Amino acid sequence: MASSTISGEERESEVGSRPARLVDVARLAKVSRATAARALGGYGFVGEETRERVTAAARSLNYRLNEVARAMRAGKTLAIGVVVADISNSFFASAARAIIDTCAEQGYQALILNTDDDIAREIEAVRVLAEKRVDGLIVVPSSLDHNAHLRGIGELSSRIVLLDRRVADMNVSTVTTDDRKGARDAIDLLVARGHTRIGLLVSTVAARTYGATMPRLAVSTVRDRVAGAKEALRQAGLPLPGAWVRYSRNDLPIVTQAALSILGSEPRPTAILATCEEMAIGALAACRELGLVVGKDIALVSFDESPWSRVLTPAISVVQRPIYEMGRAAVTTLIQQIQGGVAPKAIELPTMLVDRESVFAMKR
Amino acid sequence: MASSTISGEERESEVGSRPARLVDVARLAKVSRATAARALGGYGFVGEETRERVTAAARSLNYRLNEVARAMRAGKTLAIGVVVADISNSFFASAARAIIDTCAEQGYQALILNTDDDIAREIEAVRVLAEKRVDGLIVVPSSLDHNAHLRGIGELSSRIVLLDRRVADMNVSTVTTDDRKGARDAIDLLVARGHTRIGLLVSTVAARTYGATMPRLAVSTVRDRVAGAKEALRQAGLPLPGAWVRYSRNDLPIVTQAALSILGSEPRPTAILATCEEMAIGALAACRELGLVVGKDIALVSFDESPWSRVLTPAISVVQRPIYEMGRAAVTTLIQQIQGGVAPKAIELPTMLVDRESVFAMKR
DNA sequence: CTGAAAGCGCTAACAC
DNA sequence: GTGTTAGCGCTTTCAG
Repeated sequence: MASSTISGEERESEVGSRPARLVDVARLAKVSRATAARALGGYGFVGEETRERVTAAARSLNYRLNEVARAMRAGKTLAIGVVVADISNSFFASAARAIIDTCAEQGYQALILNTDDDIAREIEAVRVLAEKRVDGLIVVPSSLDHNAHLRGIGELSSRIVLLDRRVADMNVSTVTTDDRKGARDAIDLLVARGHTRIGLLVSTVAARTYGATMPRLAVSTVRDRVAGAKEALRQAGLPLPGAWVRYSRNDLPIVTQAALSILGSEPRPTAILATCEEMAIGALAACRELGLVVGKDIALVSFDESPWSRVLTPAISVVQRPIYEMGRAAVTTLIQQIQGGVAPKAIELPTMLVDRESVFAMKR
Repeated sequence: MASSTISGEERESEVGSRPARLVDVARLAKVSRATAARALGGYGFVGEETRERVTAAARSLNYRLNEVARAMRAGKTLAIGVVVADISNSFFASAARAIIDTCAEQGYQALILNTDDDIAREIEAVRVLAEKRVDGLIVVPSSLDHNAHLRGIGELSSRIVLLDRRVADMNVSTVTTDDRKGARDAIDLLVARGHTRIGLLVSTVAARTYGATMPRLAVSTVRDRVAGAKEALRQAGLPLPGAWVRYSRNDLPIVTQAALSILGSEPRPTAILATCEEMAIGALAACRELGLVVGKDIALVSFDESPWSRVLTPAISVVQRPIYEMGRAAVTTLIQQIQGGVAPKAIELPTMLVDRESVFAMKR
């Protein structure tokens, strides 16, 4: 046998046998489990020479700490649960990126589940994560009111951070953005460019298809954006007829129909505020279909930046949100709460309007 | 009341606020832990009436199974580790969506880590997941050759599925797409439309910036796509000068530079094949900068569909890949391997060319 | 059908 | 400094 260059210690490790446990390391190093644990864990007092012997033994056995046993013993899993609508949606994907990385930095793990904004799946997800004994929860709640499942989970109920959306009547940490101001800024820009007929294309999962009135179960983010937009329109003395507002499910064909319905009204708006990337895409699709040129016939502002927004012709004006920071803040807040037992707090991050070519100036 | 003859381990249970354990349920139902476990777990033989008593007790105590203890005892965590480059990238986000959902359906959980295609982070991720004692691993390997970390993890080494990329000299399951054919199809389409000067914008994390030659560490997917493209060009009798090929890091400013460098060559290609969404965006950015109109001055085909591709003007032709199916296949294959101990297998899914407006016909 | 008891692998008192 | 030991909460033989 031409033994490999990887030294003989690989053979001694775990070929065929089960993975080495702490007791195996202890035996090989001729110390007790406690001493081995101390040496490896880097706590307590261990003689220098002993520590080296243990470390060597661990390496030679290819020893790996069993995190399950550690979690069981310690009563902490160093894992947090993340409950989002849909990880393939770019907002949640970016937030997840931040959450996963921040967790990893802090020695935590993220367990992610999707709900598609279905409250039943959300309840189930929370149940599963509670059984997994996660140390905390980051939740994007699908409902403003239906939050009993966030309360009845004992200790965990005080280790929750809500992301992007708030819920009613619950003392819980939240990380959101100033969506009201974001919407106001967007409208203000359109108004400043001379637009007087401005439509709203609003994403809401509470909607089955699309419609002209806000679903009763709309989440806080939607409410805030609509409120901000209406506020700005009112201040500008501009009307907002029902025909120019559509609340749509987050589904391209449906969004496109919703946008077509706005653009088919008489008189037609000259500008549209889309409350998320998918709404913007739907608006684009509708414009294509009607032969309307964005940036010339129709002005468009969208919430949330996408790599595509910048390179389209015309480039799309957007209300940027600090998504990565939101995810990061959610994790750090949560970990503070887990470790320090601090009180829940509400974090609201600013939005930023980026003006590009899709908002043209109306001739007066 | 709940006190009983149950051995001397009758400590001050202080059933105040701590979560109920199995023993609490057992006591309340006046049965042993074993019986309670059988009743709740739905296995073994339990009297009908006993079962009801246990279920009632569990509900009344708001009992939740402790998955950590179960995992420890069973030697299975029902968790799988997922190691991807970047969950915020739309390909990985979609794959993750499929993975998470399929896992959930099967009673598994996904632990996701990002590597940014950094081999050191990949090694660390695998280590952490091995310590967490995941039952299996789905990995998007960042390197073709460097895979020792996938071997030295005992039992886990035989419970790995590689996603989207293969590695050298390792008998491991893979789920990939027929990228070679995808690239061939794309080139064939361009050739059929009369394009004779076709450039390649190739994404590869092995590249620090961008360059004209393939980095030695390029992953299998990149190699396949380039090979397919070259094959098709050769068959068509078309040249591929170095000036028309750029291997670029997956980073918009750099991709843009790479695309500019292709488009700045003399003679300039009339068509570009972009090997992923980010490359397509970079190509678009470069065209914008040069005042070149896609679909008129420059034809573009990209790998991977995006919701934006369809609504751009012009709509972008793409090589679609069944991303959701890839993720799903990875999980089902992995779980088969975990549960059945079946041999590794290679799954290759087909790509599909979708012809849209970005590929115009050259006048001859 | 049900109960008693032996651990899974680790850590943290507490002893020496 | 180092060793002994008692569990964390659960499942699962093996008896009865």
